[in-house]
Amino acid sequence: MSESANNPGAQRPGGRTARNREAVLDAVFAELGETGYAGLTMENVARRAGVHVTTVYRRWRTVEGLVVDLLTRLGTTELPFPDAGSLADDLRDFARSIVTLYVENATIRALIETVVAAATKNPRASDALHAFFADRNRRAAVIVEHAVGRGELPSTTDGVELIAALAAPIYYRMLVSRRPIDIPLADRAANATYIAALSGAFDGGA
Amino acid sequence: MSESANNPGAQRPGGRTARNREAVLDAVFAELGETGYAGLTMENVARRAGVHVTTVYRRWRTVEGLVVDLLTRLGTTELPFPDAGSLADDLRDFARSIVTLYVENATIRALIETVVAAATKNPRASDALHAFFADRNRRAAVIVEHAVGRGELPSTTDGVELIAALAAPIYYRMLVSRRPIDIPLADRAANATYIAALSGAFDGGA
DNA sequence: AGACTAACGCTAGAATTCTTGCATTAATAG
DNA sequence: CTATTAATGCAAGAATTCTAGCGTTAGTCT
Repeated sequence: MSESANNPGAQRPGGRTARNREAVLDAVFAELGETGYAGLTMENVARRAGVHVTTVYRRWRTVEGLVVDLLTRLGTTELPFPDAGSLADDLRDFARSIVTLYVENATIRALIETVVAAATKNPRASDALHAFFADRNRRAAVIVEHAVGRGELPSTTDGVELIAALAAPIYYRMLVSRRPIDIPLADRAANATYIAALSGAFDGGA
Repeated sequence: MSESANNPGAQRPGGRTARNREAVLDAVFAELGETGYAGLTMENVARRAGVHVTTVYRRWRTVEGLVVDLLTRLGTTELPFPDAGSLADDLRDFARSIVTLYVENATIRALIETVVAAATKNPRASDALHAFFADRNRRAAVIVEHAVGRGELPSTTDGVELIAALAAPIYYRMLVSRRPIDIPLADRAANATYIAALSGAFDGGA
């Protein structure tokens, strides 16, 4: 008997399986863009993906499983961070880019909103969300590292917390206080974070 | 024929109707505390409230309708805001009180998380959430008004936006980046907001 | 007290969601 | 190329969720 035959956990990453996964996740993405979380049903996704419903149920179990997988796929994409040569400019540009992303890309916004909602009832969604933003903010902290390198900030500055403080008001308004997000909001968050950072408000100690 | 008999829209606020509403909302609250959003089903709520399922369906339609009504009831409760005589202290105390509330009261936390999740797929939940935090932050802005009165801040300071900036990092971590919230987070948010406010970062113009 | 009727309980069943078993297809190993 | 089997499609049905009809209960008005 062969090695792989003894291994029931061995999967089939190639061909049809991978193709179906892409088709299904693309369908989830499209559904989110058109109808949002409300219209995201196993049946709609399956039909749009040209795949049987049982396939979706077997591989992803729930709609939460679908959006978690989609977020994971999105997390692997690279994105550039501003590096204009001054912290104030970089923070403002970054905050604006977040607002612009969610204003112009309703699908991405729906995805984030959906995963945030799913995280309330599903630990896996919660973990995926955590991992996504931990990675994203860690990478965005390069903005802070550049500022530290230029001597604008103390080397003990906690970059991740600074980035979180920058982004927080945008997500707060988008998800909690539920008003439209706009550029003035981004600029205010950037300015406030910048001023606080200069005073050492994000010093991580040590 | 009587006046009320001609008016099919006339409701019956008293007696059984009001009693059942309280019983059902209490049941929603209890379910949220025990099992969170995941265990919040029409049937569980009805059984716990000692009411038939059809009654719950007829009056609230969905679980989102239930949590919206519960949030509305919660919104009417009064709560005190710190007034220690200095803006820095008041902001720190207020931020800490938010963290403490959600750490110690899992039920309230589950309610907020649930309504945030529901707002994604339900416009009425979105409106209710908006109204709740608009009112809450407007009332909390009394902290800023006191500081303005003492001459600590310019009179053009936007109190609601300042309060939002203070609370945002807490909600961001609780709902988006999904890490445990704690007192250091509250203190950092309060300190950063205080410093930024002194520099006029929340000046509303005019 | 008596008339009126909104709100409720109950039942049946419609609709939707999810699972299971089996035959078929297609990726992988030898 | 052939054997093996993971992954899929399909169909039947179990389970859950939601709705509708109807008699009963209990506020409300006179």
